[in-house]
Amino acid sequence: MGTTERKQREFEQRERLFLEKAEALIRAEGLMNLQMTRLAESCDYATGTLYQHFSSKEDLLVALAGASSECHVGMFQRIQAWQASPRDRMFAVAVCDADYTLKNPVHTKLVQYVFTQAVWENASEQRRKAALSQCDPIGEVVSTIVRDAIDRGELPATGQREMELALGPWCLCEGMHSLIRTQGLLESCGIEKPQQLLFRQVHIYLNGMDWQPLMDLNDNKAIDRLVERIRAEVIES
Amino acid sequence: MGTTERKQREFEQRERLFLEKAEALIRAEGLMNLQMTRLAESCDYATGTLYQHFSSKEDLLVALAGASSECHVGMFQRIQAWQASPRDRMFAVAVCDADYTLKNPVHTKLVQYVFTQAVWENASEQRRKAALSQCDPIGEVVSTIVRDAIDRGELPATGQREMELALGPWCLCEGMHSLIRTQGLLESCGIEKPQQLLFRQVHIYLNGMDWQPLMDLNDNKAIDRLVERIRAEVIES
DNA sequence: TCACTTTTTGAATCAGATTCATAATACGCG
DNA sequence: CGCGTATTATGAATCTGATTCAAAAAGTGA
Repeated sequence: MGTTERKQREFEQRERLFLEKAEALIRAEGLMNLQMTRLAESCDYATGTLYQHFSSKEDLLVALAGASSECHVGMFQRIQAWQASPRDRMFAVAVCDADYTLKNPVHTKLVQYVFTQAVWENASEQRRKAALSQCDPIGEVVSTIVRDAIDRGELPATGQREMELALGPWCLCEGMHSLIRTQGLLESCGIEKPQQLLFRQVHIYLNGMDWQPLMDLNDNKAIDRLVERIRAEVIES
Repeated sequence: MGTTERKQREFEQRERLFLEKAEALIRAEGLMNLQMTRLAESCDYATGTLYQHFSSKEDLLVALAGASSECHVGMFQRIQAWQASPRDRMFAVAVCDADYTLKNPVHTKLVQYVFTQAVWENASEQRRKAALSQCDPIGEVVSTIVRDAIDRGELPATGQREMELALGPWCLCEGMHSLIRTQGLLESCGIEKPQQLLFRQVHIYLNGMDWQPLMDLNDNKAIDRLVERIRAEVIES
């Protein structure tokens, strides 16, 4: 029946409106100042209508985090198309991720907050699944890189799955971002330029995996050059 | 004047009471169900009294996170006393951290929540500084290990500071824990036994740093044995 | 047009953090 | 002691903001 489909479409469109407006409000007034009533009002709907879409505020935030990962995902997919060795592409994942984090502080902060057990648990099962599956393409990209490397004989096949092999750099990125976000922590440890350190760490790790061609860690410029190249060829293209 | 000191002591004792009771309440009813009024009541004090200690609920949580890191810190200090090579001791840091995380889910969840920008920003400056400095001893332990390794010629001196060199394993641990906490994430990536993977990753990283003696990554049993040894000699001693 | 279903509405409810006027207590002094 | 002053504790009242739900509106089909 056509009517039902139209309704469905309108419902989805309204949901998108809510999410867009929510992001705008967060951007303008901060994550903690988002109010359900005000969000509904500023979309010219009643509070109750908002609750027909999202079972709770947490549910809305999870949906928002999922939706705004889309551009994040897009960046990873550009790595797939990039003409470079698997090792360089794997490194590019870290560079893109760091770049994205730097350029999208609002999204980053939101994701951190949403993945807090406290928030995560208060969202609907459905919403959580959706948010996770929105990240699947990233896993795809990474798995492909690892497979390529093994196929070319540049990475020893240890019998582990692709994602297991890619997990190390992922943990490094995630861990570093998590430390960076903790205001005052790295400063109090006397650590500057954490991002540069992260890039170095990824190379240390890839070397440790014996992922060819190895990077000469004494040649600091080499890493910088590679980062620049990735910025030029993948990020700003 | 003696009176002032006694008052001071009593004040501190009451603060400890609040924190202990808060932890008990969280343990019993969950982090999100902690209520300031109920906490005050269950300590036989008025709500206002509680607010003489903590400027906000967030402030209380940060204080709690800081206080409960004490046993965490204790574990690290036992590593310092452990008779083993710097490399093994560095690895022990990861093992102890993972073990602690596993055994203290309440504390782990609390720390994650507290370090959320949203919470962190709402605590008083003072409280945040205190919480950070309660972790300083951990940095001390780790720095010492790195220094020992360099002094013995087992780790190439690259001119970086100790903490910068130790940051990699730290990021790995932090990142992995953060991924583990995200319910359903690793499952949806088909990753099992993340802890075992983490230990492997730390060795990969230390090998990548060229930290002697290198670990043979094909010998899976070797890592397991070392983990067992650390559990026996450091954790359960 | 009417009876019935679905959706929207937003004021009312509810939860819980925070405040603050008042009461209680402690302190210093004659 | 007793009294005036200063400090601290109290908890009911306030305030913020999420969530609900009875009533109104809109949609649907005959």
